[in-house]
Amino acid sequence: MTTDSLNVLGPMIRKLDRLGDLSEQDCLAIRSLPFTLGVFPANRVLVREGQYVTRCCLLVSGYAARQKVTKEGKRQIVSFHVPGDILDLQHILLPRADHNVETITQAKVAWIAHDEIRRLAEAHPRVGEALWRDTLIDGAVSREWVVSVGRRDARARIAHMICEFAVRSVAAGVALPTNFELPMSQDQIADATGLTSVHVNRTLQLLEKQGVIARDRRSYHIADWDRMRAIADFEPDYLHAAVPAMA
Amino acid sequence: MTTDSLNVLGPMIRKLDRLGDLSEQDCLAIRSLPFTLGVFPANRVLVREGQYVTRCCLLVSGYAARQKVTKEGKRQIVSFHVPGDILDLQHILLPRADHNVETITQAKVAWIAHDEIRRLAEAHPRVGEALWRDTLIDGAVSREWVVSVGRRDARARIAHMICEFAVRSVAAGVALPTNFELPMSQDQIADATGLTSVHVNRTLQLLEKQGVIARDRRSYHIADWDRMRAIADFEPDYLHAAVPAMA
DNA sequence: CGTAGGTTTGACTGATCTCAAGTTTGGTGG
DNA sequence: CCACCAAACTTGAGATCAGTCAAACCTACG
Repeated sequence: MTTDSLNVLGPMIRKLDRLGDLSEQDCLAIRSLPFTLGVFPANRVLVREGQYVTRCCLLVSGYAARQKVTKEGKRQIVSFHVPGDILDLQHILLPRADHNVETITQAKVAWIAHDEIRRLAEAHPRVGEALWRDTLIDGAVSREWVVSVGRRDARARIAHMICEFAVRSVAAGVALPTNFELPMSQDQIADATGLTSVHVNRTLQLLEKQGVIARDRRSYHIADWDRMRAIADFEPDYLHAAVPAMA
Repeated sequence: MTTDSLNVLGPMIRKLDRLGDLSEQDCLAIRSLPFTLGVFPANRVLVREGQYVTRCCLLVSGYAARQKVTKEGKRQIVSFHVPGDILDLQHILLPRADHNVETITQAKVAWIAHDEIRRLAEAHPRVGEALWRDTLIDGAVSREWVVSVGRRDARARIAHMICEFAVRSVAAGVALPTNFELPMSQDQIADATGLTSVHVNRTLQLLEKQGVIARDRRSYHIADWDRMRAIADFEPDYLHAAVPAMA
């Protein structure tokens, strides 16, 4: 028995099982992965751009984001993450980090050596397939972000980001379909959507005034999911999240 | 001997060898892949969003792009492709297309069944690894596009797109570092960068007036690569293209 | 209760868009 | 070889969405 007593790897197993329909043996194999646990405060860099990494970073609890910074010092967040996400699976084959990985809230993180994951993937092909599928979905999410930032106006962009985060939070088992935390600051929403925090603030107020969302601090309630989806031009298929209530 | 007499798979082998350092056997195995050849005119849809596909689409010659269309009918190009690129490797594990694949110019395409590629990857792990690495680079490119569209101004965005396309063209062996074709229309550049074609036109003229590029129709010459890179905030590492002259 | 980070508001600016009219280019048929 | 046409490119003028700057207001936390 490893330190898995607190079910550290549970969120990842839940996710991979959804992506790959794993066997009992597959799940046991995952559960016996060796890892190192860490707890980090909010806004802590876990992996820095340029670093050569030899282990993956599994988000056990809390929230995280990946981001790049332009030469002019502008920040762009390229993805948000919920518990169960492996934050940098791509580093197994591309070991030089091309972006930063940072916590958004306090977060519990399990470090897993690349070699261990490779071994697991070879011994358990369905797990390997689920892991690869996960990286491909990551790519699909990036493409959808390109579309949002490139061709949607501020209201649709922010609505889309909220819809995506809501579905992923529900899939990860940390939220209900209409009630969830958006753990990031408005500054971070701005950096994810390519806007300024001032405009994010005004647009969130607009969505509120139009009656599609309600907020209290960083707790969000979606008052009208169908209208929200229409505003966001949100089609959740690309997430492969299996949340029928939100499809 | 297959119909490979015209060396149809050559561009892909060149690319995978660069990504995976393949053995003689690996290359031979790729070369014996069965495929179906097709030639398509410019602006032809090869794969349509929503389709369930069972084969991959290898670009042998010519240029292609992948794109999504918003509910409001706005188009966003999410990637451009050069000879040797497999246009939809992700469909092996996510068989429902979440975007369109279209030709930009007349293009020669080899269709390869997913099952054949799976078999190849299992029998030749280094080939499999190179293929996966390719999908991960595709993800890295998407992230870089998010940064461009989200946080760079029109001039940097267009310059970045040109730099990326130049490096990839050189790596594919269809261009020299400072002289290459940009086969897409200004409309398509606009749809890739999240701008309008009017603004793309003005910005290309600006880059010309500033002496960093020269154009004749769709032939481009980069007059000052260092300045171009600086304007674009372009760091080619993420492409893993191994073009030292442009690094 | 003081402080820092986050949120909200107001007034003004500006990069990019929109619309609309030319101009050039490349292909096609007579 | 030329006339014609459609698509692509270019230019101009005015409109707008989102940005900038700056101040005020919360609110969590020490």
